[in-house]
Amino acid sequence: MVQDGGTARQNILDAASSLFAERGFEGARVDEIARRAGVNKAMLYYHVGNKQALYTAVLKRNVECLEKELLDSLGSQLSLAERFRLVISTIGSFLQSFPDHPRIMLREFASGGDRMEPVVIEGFVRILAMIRSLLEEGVRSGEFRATDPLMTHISVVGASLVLNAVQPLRSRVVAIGPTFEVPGEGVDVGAFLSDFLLHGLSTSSPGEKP
Amino acid sequence: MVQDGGTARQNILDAASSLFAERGFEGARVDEIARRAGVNKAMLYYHVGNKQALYTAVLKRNVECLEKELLDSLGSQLSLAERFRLVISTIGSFLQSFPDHPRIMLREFASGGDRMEPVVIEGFVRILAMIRSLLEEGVRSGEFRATDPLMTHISVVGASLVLNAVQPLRSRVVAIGPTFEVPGEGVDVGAFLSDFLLHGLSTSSPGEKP
DNA sequence: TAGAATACTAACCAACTGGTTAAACCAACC
DNA sequence: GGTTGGTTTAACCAGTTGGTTAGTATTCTA
Repeated sequence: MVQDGGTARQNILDAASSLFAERGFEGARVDEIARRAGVNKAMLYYHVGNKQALYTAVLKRNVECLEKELLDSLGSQLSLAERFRLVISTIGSFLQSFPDHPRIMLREFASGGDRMEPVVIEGFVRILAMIRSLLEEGVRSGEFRATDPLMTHISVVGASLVLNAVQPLRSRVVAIGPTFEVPGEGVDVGAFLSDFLLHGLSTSSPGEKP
Repeated sequence: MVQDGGTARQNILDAASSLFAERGFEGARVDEIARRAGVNKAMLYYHVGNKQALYTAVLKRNVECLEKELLDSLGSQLSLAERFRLVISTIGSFLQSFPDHPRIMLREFASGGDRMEPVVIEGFVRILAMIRSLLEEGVRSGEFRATDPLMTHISVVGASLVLNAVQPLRSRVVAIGPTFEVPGEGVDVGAFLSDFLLHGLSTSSPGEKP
């Protein structure tokens, strides 16, 4: 029997996604994924396959979604800086609608991409290439400093992922050491980050906020 | 019988650290930690305690070490920018001598700090406070833009952690999509990052490399 | 050197894990 | 009404896991 809100397969992927984010690949229990999806465990193996296939399916879905949204953003006829902001905010809103994704990716980075199958890596490589060409365009036009594009990209991704993933940890930090006030719940990570990065990349005089 | 290179406890912590980094808390098997430490499993429980205590011990050791090194760096009588660079490079060299640490921390961020006990969090809060006061000093003196200190800190940490942790993944990415050449093995992450960040923070005209 | 404290080991265990299976359900089509 | 094909289930299984135990060796100390 198909559960509320989608096909059995979708429910399974949703449940798997949140559990992989919470506990990691090893920590997530197949039984619990099935239970949370409102599905018998055997159904899960019937519809998706084993644990690894489940993991790959979750990642593939996320990457394909991000890629689609980025292609839209990059197709626009805007100035470089505007497109850059748009890309950052696209990534930002993606990470907010897929809050499991940054957490899964952080773990993946930590383990050296052990569990990432080629299908998934290929998707990431395409996304990487998009942003790389954006950075290179900026360097050619003289708007951006000539930084190592891969390092820059990784920095941006790292900052985004951690900024997004770290949200739940903040309250615990604040609880222990009230050295830091909590910024308002709805802190605009994207706006912060694109300001932060543009100031870091720009060769034009800072001080003015574009 | 104490193993080569240190006390049994140290060997156990070393083995645990590398396995927690490789596989995460759930993925790391106590038997393998013991085997890699050259120690009987019961010895591990005798010397350190259960798996959670082992994990806490590893993190505590790392944090205490970083804190000590940062205190040295911040005690120096240098200009703000120089101290900032020194702090970044201190963190950089710490992350290189404790390559397990960024990987463990990324997982910890991903899981919302589930496994981090107060002793450990307190250490991080102290470190956070140090760097926060450095940023605030910069804002007061007019050298740094007034950014949200916690967000800035998290960005810096995120970028550092991911830059360091992602090293092994790079080769796989390059193998699949040769869009990116591998930067020379010994890329100076610290130098890259402090340039990147100072340009992002500075209100003085960029272009000149301080 | 007696004996107490510490350091160490092999073997064991109950609980759990990913994965399978054989049988049942159920709509649609003949 | 029967049968076919996709879907669903409870029960099961072999291998693994964190943790323990009962007993042995080594070192310290009085």
